[in-house]
Formats: sequence, structure tokens, C-alpha cells
Amino acid sequence: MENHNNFIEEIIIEDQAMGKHDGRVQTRFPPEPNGFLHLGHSKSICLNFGLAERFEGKTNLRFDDTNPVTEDTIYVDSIKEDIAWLGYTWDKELYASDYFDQLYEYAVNLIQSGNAYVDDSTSEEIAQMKGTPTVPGVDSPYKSRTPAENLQLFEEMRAGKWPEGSKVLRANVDMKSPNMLLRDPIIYRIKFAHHHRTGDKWCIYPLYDFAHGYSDSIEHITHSICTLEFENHRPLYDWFLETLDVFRSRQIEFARLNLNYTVMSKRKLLQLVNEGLVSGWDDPRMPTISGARRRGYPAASIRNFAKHIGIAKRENVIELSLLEFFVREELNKIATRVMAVLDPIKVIITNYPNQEEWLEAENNPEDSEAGTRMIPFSSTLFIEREDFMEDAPKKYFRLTLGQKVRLKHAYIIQCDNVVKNEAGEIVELHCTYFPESKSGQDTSGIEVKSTIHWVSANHAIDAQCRLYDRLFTAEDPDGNKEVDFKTYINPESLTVLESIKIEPSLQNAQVGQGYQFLRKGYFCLDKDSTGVSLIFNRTVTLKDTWAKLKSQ
RNA sequence: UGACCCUUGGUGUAAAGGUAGCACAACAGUUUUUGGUUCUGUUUGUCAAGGUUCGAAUCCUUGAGGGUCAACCA
Repeated sequence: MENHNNFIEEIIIEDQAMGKHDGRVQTRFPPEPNGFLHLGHSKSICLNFGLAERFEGKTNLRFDDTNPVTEDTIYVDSIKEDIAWLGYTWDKELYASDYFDQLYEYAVNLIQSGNAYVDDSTSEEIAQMKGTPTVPGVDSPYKSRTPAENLQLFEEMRAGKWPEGSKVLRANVDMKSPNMLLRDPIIYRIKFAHHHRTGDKWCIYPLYDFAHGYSDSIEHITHSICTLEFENHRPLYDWFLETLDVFRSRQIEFARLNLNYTVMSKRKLLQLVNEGLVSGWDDPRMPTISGARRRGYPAASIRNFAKHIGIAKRENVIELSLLEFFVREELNKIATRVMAVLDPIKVIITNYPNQEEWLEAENNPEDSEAGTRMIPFSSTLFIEREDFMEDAPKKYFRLTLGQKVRLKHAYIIQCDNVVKNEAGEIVELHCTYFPESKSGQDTSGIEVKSTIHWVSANHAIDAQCRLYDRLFTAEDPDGNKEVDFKTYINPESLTVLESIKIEPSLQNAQVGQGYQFLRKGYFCLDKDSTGVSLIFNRTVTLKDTWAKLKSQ
């Protein structure tokens, strides 16, 4: 299974076998700087950079910045940060706007060869004349202008003589083509907009189909990989390169990533951000790369995920559980095990009064190099409220009035007495411990059904904890055009626990490091933390067969 | 009623005319001082109908279903 190639790799292998481009492989990742990168982009990033790695080629980072009204440098910065975090290094950092002069020359060439013309029609008229998928378009009355006339007009467009919307430059292809994209597509429009890189130098800007193919060509991209919705654009892509007889890049389309229980379109993600439904692009519930990072997903897990979902042309919806599998797989290897009690209930060890000792605890059973640390044990502890039951079902292995448990890294205890308030709620458990049952030197001979986590009440640190769940309750939130995807937002996607009890070693927790709160899940320190208040995000729960049993 | 593309278990993805495999999920068991991890096993599949062939997921025909395209977005 490790050795099979996806269809793009097959194409490259074939190209190399035929000696195309002397076997050179040059890819590019071409984001538009108008939003943050999401997991769908990470599929493309891993594909493009992965291909270059495998075939000893290079990958350019090229910002497709041809629409100044939606683009901004803050997006440029976040995109670069995300790619670097994913572990990839681009060859050159480039911008489509770097080519504006060259692209202008290409447009002039098209005009001179009669392959482009200036059209004065309104946008409504152009749409009208375009026809429909089943009705051929008709020629614009301006299509018959001479090259000299077109050149003059185009220069005037560039010079700012004509207002926005009054004129466009169109490729002269075929208004009757069954492919709508070939019906004389617009290649330049007038926009008196400030560009984040070229400033006010230009008032005309090229459109995607024109700019993208030629940018690929200028960079001598050998394999220009994009998503399926550009499949219909390929004949146009080829037309531009062929018509001007420039370097022939090859466009190859693959199916984008879809994840269930989430939306993956920049437009919708932007809506969530703008309407304050999430805290920002990097909200840990967002399927953005920055959100995943803040959530605690290791970069390696995203790379492994991208590798395993494969590359094909059929539409696909990946289950969230697959992503979570790779997150757990990675974190299981690297996360330091610590103890934290999320929903504390006090335990008094009645036969251990006024004592305290420090016990050795291993940091990661999966990693012998990870070492150990010391944790404090005392007469007053916190355990998880759900780890005690007065009347327990048969399959309940935790602490009950008649059932002993081991405290992880410490002693076996039994519960002797339950203290309740007037409302009948349990406020305290009085327990006794077995001195000879100390972890690692147990001579008690007592057998227990389970081991639970705990913290020493006097040594524990208070922290805030944010529990995340899927952002949407529907598998396909944007699947129904009648229903706004936002109506499916999961009201329980974020639960804040204001005061959890964590072991003292977590005082030195670092942002970007994964921790396993024993039996509770993987967590990471949130960047909102300060020296006095620690905030932990739950990255993902542990697999929980008990929870599954309970729900049945 | 146009053009282009797609269709393999619940979800993905392989099999280039020759044993339908792998991963996740689900289920059962094993191990375990985390109801985690590990390990083992089980269930479930070639859209349909014809054809070619000793042999078809694969090639051909027809049909069905799904996706994309009518922004001066990318």
C-alpha cells in the first residue's frame, strides 16, 4: 500500500520517462491572499510540496493577487506562517502582481494578433450575449474593432482615461463554444483600487484565467495542480499558452478535500469570523490551519492525514474521525502524561493526616526517553466526580462504597464515608489508603479493577479549560441550499470550565506542546494564557470505550 | 436539455485483463497501574444491463446517478 502512486504521480513518472522538461518537476502553491488557509489547502500544500520532494523538484509559493479589493498583507503573513508550520519550505516567494508588466505585454500581444479586443458593453450586456450552457452566445458589436483601435483603447484603459466598468479587454476565442469559459472571457478589467503590493501603479487588473496560466508559464511550472472546478478552464488555460506560444505548463485537476461536520469554503469561514460566531480565523473550532494549530493538532498529524486521504478525481467526504485518528496517533507518541481533574470532588485520606510525599511519575509510557517527574501526594486530594458512584452498575470499575481503586502513581484507596450537603449532593469522600500498596512497591496483594487520576488539593493549580466539540451538528452543513449553514452550528461546540485542578508541573506548560491529561484527552496551553492564568484547550478526547458502553 | 468530469464496503483509497487489498469507522477478544496504547480476529464492496474474453472493477455499448460551468472572484 505504501508503494502505489496516485494519478498525478503516474503522470509525472510518465513525463519523466519521456524526458519531458528534461525530467524537471516544478510545482507551485498559489493561494489568493484574501483569507486564512484551511485544511483543504493543506491537502494541496502537501500534494505540491510532497511531489517536489519526491521527484526532486521545487515548489514556488505564488500569491495570486490579481484582485486588490479583497486582498491584504495580513493574509500573506498568515499564509506563510501556516505553510512553514506545516513543515514546508518554498523555493521562491512570488506574486502574480510581480508579473503585471509582463502580463500587460502578453495582453498587448494578444491584441496585436487579433486575439483580444476591448469591449464597451456593460456587464449585463456581456452576460446577455454570453448565452447559456445550452444556448450559444452571440458576438459583441465591439468584437470587430481593429487591433490598432483595441491597442489604443487598452492603453487608455491603463492610463486611467476610462471609468470602472466602462470597458474590458476580452480574449477573442469563440462565442459559440459549448464551453462557456471559451465565450470570449474577460481578461482585464478597470479597478481604481489600491493594491497591497503595486500600490496605485495600476488601474487595470488581469483576471484569473489569463493571469494564472501565464504566471505558471513565466515560472516554468511543469505541473500546475488545481482543484476539479477548474477542469472546464483547462481548454482556456491551454488556449492562452498556445496562442502566445509560451512555455507550456500542464494543468492537472484533483478533487478537493471535504470533511464532514464542517464547512471548507473561505467565504463561509469569513462569515463565521465576521459575524462573531467564532473568536477568529484561528478559533480552535475552525478548520483553518491556524485553528488546528491552536487546537493542538500536530503538524505531522495533518501531513499524515493528507498523505492517507489520497489524491483522486472523485468527489469525497472524509470523516472527521480519520483526522482525529492521526491527531491521536501522533499525540500518543509525543504527549507528556500529566494529571488534571476537570470536575473535582474532594477526597480526604483519613489515615494519612498532615502528611505529604512526592511520588515519581513517568512522563510517557510510549517513550522511554521521556523520563519521570515528581508529583505531590497529601491527605486531601481531588478526583474526578464521575470516578465515584454510590450505586454503580456491574460494569463500573471505578470507586464505589464497596470497590477499591488505585490512584495512579500512588496508593490503593477505599471509600468509607460519603459526605453530602442539604441538597443531597456529594461534597466530600472520606477514604483510607493502604500504605503497603504504593505504586511500584506494592506488597498489599490487593487487586483493583481500575486506576484513576487525581491531584493533591493543596498543590494543585487552578486553570481554565476549553472543551471543544465539532462546530456543526449536521454532517453536511452547507449541503442544503434552502437552509443557512449557520443554523447547524453546534451550541455545545465550546464548553468552558472555569476552574479545573492541574498538577503543579503544568505551571511550566508551553504553548505548542501537547499534553495528555490522563484518561481525559489531549490538551494544549492556549496562547491567551498569562503568567497568572493558565488556559488549556482540549485538542481531542481519548477514545473512551466506557462512554460508549454507557450510552448504549 | 450543451460541454467537461466522476461512480469500488459506512468513509476514503489501491488493484494498469489474472486471488478485490489497505486505512479509518463499527463489532468481538487480548494486553494494560490510563475503560488510553498494543496485539488478534470479524462484518460489510466493484451503479445497472448487455457485449468482447479462457478470464472484466479494469476494454466496448447503452442506461442510471452525482459534480462543475452562464462574477468585470479565484
